[in-house]
Order: sequence, then C-alpha cells, then structure tokens
Amino acid sequence: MGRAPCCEKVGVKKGPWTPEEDIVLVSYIQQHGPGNWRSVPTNTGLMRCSKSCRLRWTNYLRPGIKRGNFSEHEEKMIIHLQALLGNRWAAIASYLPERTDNDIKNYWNTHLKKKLLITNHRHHSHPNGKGQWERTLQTDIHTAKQALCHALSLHSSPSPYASSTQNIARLLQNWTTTTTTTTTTTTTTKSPVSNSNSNSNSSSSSFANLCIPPTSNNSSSDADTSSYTFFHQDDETKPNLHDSLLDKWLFDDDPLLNPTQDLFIPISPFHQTPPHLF
DNA sequence: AAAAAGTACAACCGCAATGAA
DNA sequence: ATTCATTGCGGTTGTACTTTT
Repeated sequence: MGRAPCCEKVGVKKGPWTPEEDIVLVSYIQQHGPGNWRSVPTNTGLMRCSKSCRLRWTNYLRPGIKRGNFSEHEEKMIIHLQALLGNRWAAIASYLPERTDNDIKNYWNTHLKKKLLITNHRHHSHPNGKGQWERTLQTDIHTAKQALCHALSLHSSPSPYASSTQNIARLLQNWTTTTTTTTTTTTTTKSPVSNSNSNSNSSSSSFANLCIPPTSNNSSSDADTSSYTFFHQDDETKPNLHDSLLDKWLFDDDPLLNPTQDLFIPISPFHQTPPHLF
C-alpha cells in the first residue's frame, strides 16, 4: 500500500530545463519566495512536478551559487569534511554555502574519490601509515564528538534566500546571448546560467556555531564536553575560524592521514537530526 | 574524420523525516 | 496517536561534451 507518487506520471515533463522554464520559475519565486512547491506547477503552468521545480531552484537557480572549478581550499574542505561526516552532502554543503550538495557530491564522485584512491594506495605501503580501520575508528570518534558539540550548541535558523534579482539578470543576459546564437530548437543543450562568472562574495562564508575543545593533546578527554567553549554565530567574541584557524586545521597536515587532527571543530547548522552519539 | 571511450553534471528516483490535520 | 501530504536527502542514471584511438 505505497504512497501516491509526488506527481502524476502523465503529462509531466522530464529532462533538462529550458531557459523559458527557468525564467518562469525564477520569476515566480521572485514574487512568492521559495517554498510551497506543490503549488508551483499549477500556479506557473510549468509541466513539471513540484520536486523537479524545487530541485531546479536549489541546485541551479538559487542566488549565490558558485559554479565552475573547485578551489584547492574547497577541495581540502570537502575531503576533510567527508572524512568527518561521511556522505552527508547536505551537511558538508552547509560549510560551503556557495556550493550545492549535488555539486559537492558530483565533484566527490568524479574527482576526489579517484584522487583519494590513488593517495591511499600510495600511503598503504608505508610502514608507519595508519591502517584503514584505525582511520575509520578515528573518524567515528570525531563524528560522535561533533554530534555531541552540535547537540549542546544553539541552533541558528537557516539563512533566508537573498534576492533573486542578480540571478534573473544573469539568466536573462545569458539567455539572450544564447538565443541569438542558437536556432529555435526544443532540445536545449545547456542552461544559460551555467557559466562560471556568477559570484561576487566568495570570501564571506562563516560558520553558524563554533565549538572549541579545551586542549588538543589529550584524547581521553574527548567525551568530556563540560570544558568545551561554545560560540553562537552572532557572538562577536567568537574566533574567526574560517580565516585563520580553519586554514590551520585544514592545511597543517595531510588531511588524508590526519582527518582527526584535533584543534577546532566547526559546527554546521544541520538541516536534519544530528547523528546519534553512540 | 569518425568512432569509441571517458568524463562531467543536471536531473530523477526512492526513502526518510517532518509537520499539519 | 495516527495518517498523510510535503519536503529534504543521498544514490543513481542519462546524456551532452571531451578526449583518445
């Protein structure tokens, strides 16, 4: 007795979105804001299911999305966070606000996984290298530790979407350029906003909450969070993790060998329930 | 130049979580 | 407490594009 599908299978368009559809969707969200996806297809006349509309918006049309190549910094963050959080792409994406979880997932599957395989193979024969089980164990410990920090920290409401004006302008601009160069065909190759020149404030990311362990040299105190220092995102005394400390956290050592290097744990505003502790 | 193989990524699918009735 | 519509997430697929043969 399964649930009814989210959308009727008949009469629903699938496949790549056309620029026209993008404009309709963006215009609608510009007026009504994101959400209530169920009503979007009926109100806009789009022959798409609500799920498809939401996905198109969150992964592609939403303002503030950075496209194009990942920087070395982003790459290292993803590697480190993946070691820490596993394949929880939404959680990882919350640390890279300009990237979507889908983007990060794709990048991981197409680039980083191979890279890590090669690197791990390189380290495997090293006599002093850590075993896979040991690294897994340490990752689990850190995941638990991170979850504990999260459970004790304050939640911040997810940041509201910024205005779509910039996105629409970009969309229209690119659309006009592409439509002049292509004939009117129903098979669109790529959506016009896929250019990489999208973002402006690339260095402004910050963390919602921050949890700092007392000291880094005693692993036995990991579970004792009573002496941890917690900061809310609005706390002006909060150290600037992103600019300096995180760089240290990321770059001081090989993240592949030391995913648990213990100094600072940034806490993400999880969309869902944090992982269970034990 | 053409075919085959490889790559990148947008989009879909199914399931789980959530919240309202 | 239960049901059910809606939303969010992660895994997977389809296909356009690029590179190699």
